[in-house]
Amino acid sequence: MKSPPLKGLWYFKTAAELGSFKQAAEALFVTQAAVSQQIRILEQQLGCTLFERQTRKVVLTQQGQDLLPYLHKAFGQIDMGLSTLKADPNPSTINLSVLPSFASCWLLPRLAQFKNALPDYQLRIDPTEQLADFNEDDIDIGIRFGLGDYNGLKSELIAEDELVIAYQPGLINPNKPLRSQLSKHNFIYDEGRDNELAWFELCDQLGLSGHASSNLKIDNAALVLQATVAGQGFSLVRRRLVAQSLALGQLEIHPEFSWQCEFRYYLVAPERHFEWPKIKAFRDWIITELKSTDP
Amino acid sequence: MKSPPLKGLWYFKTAAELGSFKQAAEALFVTQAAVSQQIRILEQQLGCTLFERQTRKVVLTQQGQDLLPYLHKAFGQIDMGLSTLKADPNPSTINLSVLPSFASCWLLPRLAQFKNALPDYQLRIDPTEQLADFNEDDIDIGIRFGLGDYNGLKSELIAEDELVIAYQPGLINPNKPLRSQLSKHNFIYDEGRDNELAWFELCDQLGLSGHASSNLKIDNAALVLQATVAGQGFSLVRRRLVAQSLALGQLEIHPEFSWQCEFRYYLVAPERHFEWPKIKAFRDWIITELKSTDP
DNA sequence: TTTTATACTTAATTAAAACTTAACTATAAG
DNA sequence: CTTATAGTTAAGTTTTAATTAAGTATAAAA
Repeated sequence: MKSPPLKGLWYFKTAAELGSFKQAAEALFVTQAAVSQQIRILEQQLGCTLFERQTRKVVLTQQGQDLLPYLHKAFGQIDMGLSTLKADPNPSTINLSVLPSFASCWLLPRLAQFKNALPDYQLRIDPTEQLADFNEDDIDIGIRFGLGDYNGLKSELIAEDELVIAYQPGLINPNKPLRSQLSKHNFIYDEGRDNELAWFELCDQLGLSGHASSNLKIDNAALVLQATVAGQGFSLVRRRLVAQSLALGQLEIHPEFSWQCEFRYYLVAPERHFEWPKIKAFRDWIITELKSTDP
Repeated sequence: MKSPPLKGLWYFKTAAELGSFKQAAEALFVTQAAVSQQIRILEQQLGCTLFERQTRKVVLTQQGQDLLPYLHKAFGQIDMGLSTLKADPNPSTINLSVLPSFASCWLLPRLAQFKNALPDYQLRIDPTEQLADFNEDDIDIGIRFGLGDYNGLKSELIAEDELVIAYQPGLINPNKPLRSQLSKHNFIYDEGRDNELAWFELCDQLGLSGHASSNLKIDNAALVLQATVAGQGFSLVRRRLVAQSLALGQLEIHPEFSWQCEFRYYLVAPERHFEWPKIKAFRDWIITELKSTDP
């Protein structure tokens, strides 16, 4: 089925409603010659004249008047259809997809602040290792730790982080150099994605022999922290995840070593989600909150 | 106001309804690569995916399903709008714009035949010298005598004609040469548009001295005929207009002279009118009727 | 009355969008 | 395991739509 001359009809509708080719041209961000031509072509295709040309103005013919209301409805429908795509189906609930480690170590301890800052919004946390499918799952926005390349999605950098040496207070003396102390304790290793380089760097700095020194491998940053708090040894963890335990005196970090993460924290979602009020509000809140705990 | 991506939406609607880019491509008379690209671009512009690509098939996402019904309505409206432009507002009445001379001398005498041939149609005759404005006046079709160039309108040649010498029976002896007889009588001159050349030709042929011989000038072919029937003199008239009077014995024509008219008879109307059943029927009737009275 | 300014038309050129071709991918069916 | 199918992608070409510039007609201003 051949398509109707949609562009011409859009130009016609604009010109008809404004009663002027010139004004239509302005509204359409083109020259009025373009409008004139499109409407001439449309009239040829339809085989009838839509406008009667008078000097310095145009008036709708009977046929133009007949056609206009249909186009009005039609383009209105299209507009409504497109609006539903952009609209937020549930404007008061923020469905957040977030890594379990970040959820338990950073977000949950700050729920009170969130409720205080944004009392009108409900926060629903969906902790998943993999970034949720925004088409399938009912997710509004994700917080991810990575390089910012999330295929087809918009991502916004919200924070950086660094890896530090954490341990139960007393396990290691922060006032003495690391080198001599580390070898006496278990290294609790988080098998996260970009930790390896940092571990190599640490071994390099301290003259250790690499992986061999790792006595406990755990594929979950939250459990690594838990084991560290329990005094199982020392670990290489992100400073932002450890801030809460630090404040509570459950952990200490050694000032000698830190490693800037290659990965960073991003807000991730389809572009249109970033236009929703609740997402804008959440974004502003989390940026402020992250800033307030900047190292 | 920038226009929505109408072409992309049309492609999407087609593909969504057919459930396949390949079938959509066939329906749209393009390659499926074109469909694939258009829909990709549309998805980029909307910032969401409309189809989930599976191997060898595509399925609508939730958003695609949400959008489709709006487009369905919208394009349906456009279709209806365009239909009204093409539609015949009054399918049983033929509003005919015709020259007064042709109306009175040719058409009116054949009304009985028309009613007989097309009993379901009402004929409304609008006799005007100038071709009616199809936008303003409620005219379905015109019969004109001219060159066929009717700005922006479709015209179809339906008959030719020739000018002949007509007179009251007995006024002139058809068996004797014209030359000697004409100078004894008034020449009733119709100031129609292309009669002048014929008159020069006649004068040339007969060795007459041109315009001077015209004793009666009338700007209306029907009145010229009337005057001729009344015995006021001889005239130069179109054979088709005089056929009726000939048949009734009111007039005679001289066999010695005839002049092929440069002008011809045309059906004239906006192109779409020619698609209407009533116009097709009228066209067939008048062509048949004109043929049956061909010289 | 003449001049100027305006709204539109038209033709030629330029820019942009859309289409086709062809090479590639993944997989269901034979 | 091979083939055929439905779709993707990139490069090149064609088509379409835009701008530019010159022209028309006329209402309003000088």
